[in-house]
Amino acid sequence: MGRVPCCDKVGVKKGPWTPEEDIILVSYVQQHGPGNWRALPTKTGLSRCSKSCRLRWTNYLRPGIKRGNFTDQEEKVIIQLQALLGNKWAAIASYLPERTDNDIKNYWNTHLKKKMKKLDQLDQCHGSNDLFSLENGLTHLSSSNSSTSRGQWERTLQADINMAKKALHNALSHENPTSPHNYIKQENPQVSSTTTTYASSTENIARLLQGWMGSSNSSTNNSESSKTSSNNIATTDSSSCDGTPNAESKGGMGLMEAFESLFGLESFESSSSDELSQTATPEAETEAIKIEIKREENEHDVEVPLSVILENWLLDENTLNIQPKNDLTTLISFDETPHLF
DNA sequence: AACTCGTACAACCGCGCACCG
DNA sequence: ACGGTGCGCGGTTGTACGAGT
Repeated sequence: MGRVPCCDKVGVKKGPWTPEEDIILVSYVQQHGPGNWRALPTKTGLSRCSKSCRLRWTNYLRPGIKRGNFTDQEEKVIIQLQALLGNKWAAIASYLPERTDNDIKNYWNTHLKKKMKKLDQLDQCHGSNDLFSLENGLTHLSSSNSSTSRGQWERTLQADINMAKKALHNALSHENPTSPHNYIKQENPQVSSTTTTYASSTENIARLLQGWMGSSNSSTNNSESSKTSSNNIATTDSSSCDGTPNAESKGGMGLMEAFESLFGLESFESSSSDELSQTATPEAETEAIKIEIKREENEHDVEVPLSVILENWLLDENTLNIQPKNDLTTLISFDETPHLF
């Protein structure tokens, strides 16, 4: 039973968008609003897949999109959220409303992944530091005794999360002279030339959009700096202490994987109470967890949105105090996409 | 100048989910 | 309950560009 293709493969144009196509797309959205992408190609005569149109709009033409270099703050938020949520780019993007999930994903894959790798190497080289203590906390967290009661387990988990948060906070602290992140901070800006490809320059469309955006103050001068400086990456000698390039493979579970596995649902399932692990399939377990979470929320009649927790955590670096129990249950329910702004 | 290689990023693809009739 | 449709998401690919040789 094959899936129906979103559009006819025959006659559908692929590749970079032209200014003309962008104008057509923008004027259509201007008239009809975003949505009904299926009908867009036929109504506008664009030889593009509806999906492609939606992607083009959401990632590049939509008003309020910020292009160009990621700030330190943005970078930090991405790192923290990635550690917490994993590759949930859409969820991460909801905390950076001016950035698209695609943008963040690309930035992670091309810049931050390498940085984290380097940090791992540095960690291997220099031994104990904040990252080490973080991983210690995570190890502790992951080895939570499955036989403990749910309440005990949650308290332990909450304490572990706070410990991990604290360690992560220290690890990411710019003030900390021993933090490997100081290597990241050593910026070596090198303005590369503006790309000549149309697709990477939003200036044309920004100009186009200005006519109808009205209040939008999206950056229209970003095309000058739209090429992110690849030299944001640490310029320190990347060779590992023992000469082997791949320290990550030696170090066992990486920091990110550790976080992912610990905060992801799978690990929640594996270390959750007996009551929860009685269900047969992983899907059923996940469902059971969700039901359990919902039940607890109803019991307490207090719903603390994930967005609030993360907002507090991310934006107020000094808050490392213990969160209410409900935070934990909400934290695990990733289904809820936060919208802060 | 020509070629190779690495990087950055735009775009595509396949899957899953929600909604609706 | 079920199938069709539309949309969103995450992973992957394609390609332009700059640096190095």
